[in-house]
Amino acid sequence: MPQQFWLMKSEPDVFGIETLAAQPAQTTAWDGVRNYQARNMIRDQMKRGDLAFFYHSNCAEPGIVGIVEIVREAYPDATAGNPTSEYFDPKHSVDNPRWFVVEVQLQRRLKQTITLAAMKDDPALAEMPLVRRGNRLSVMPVTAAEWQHILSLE
DNA sequence: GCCAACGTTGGC
DNA sequence: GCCAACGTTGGC
Repeated sequence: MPQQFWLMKSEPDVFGIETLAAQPAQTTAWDGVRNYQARNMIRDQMKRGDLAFFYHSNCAEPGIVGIVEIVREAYPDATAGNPTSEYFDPKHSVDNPRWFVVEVQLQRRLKQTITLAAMKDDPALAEMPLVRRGNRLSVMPVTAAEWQHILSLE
């Protein structure tokens, strides 16, 4: 399968790009996803070597702040089986896992944030779910053309 | 803080 | 299986 491109949202107050940069090997398990559409992409489609935009949501300046690489494909989300985790789900089990993670490694931070406002203003990006009203997907596919175009905005 | 949009839950 | 109620997301 050819390399694919993604966009992954994270709230900087919870886990921002600075937090990722501070992890060992600048790598983290992308845990806490509790939406089935996003889960299916994580579990079934994300492959090692794919690239993703790291997006800051729910903050003063929402937008893309970095690029990460998928370095490990899907495996069960440990937080779903941990009763002390805020992401605990009693319907998740080792025998029948419901939620999954991939591991991502920081490839680089962008020189400047590519803001949601800038992407909304760009006709070339009008088809992205990100700029659609009411979109709530925390993981979404990005086409190769969109990927290249967004990088040209940096 | 507001609120529109959306996903999930659960009664029937 | 429908759908109203509810909770969450996330921009503004």
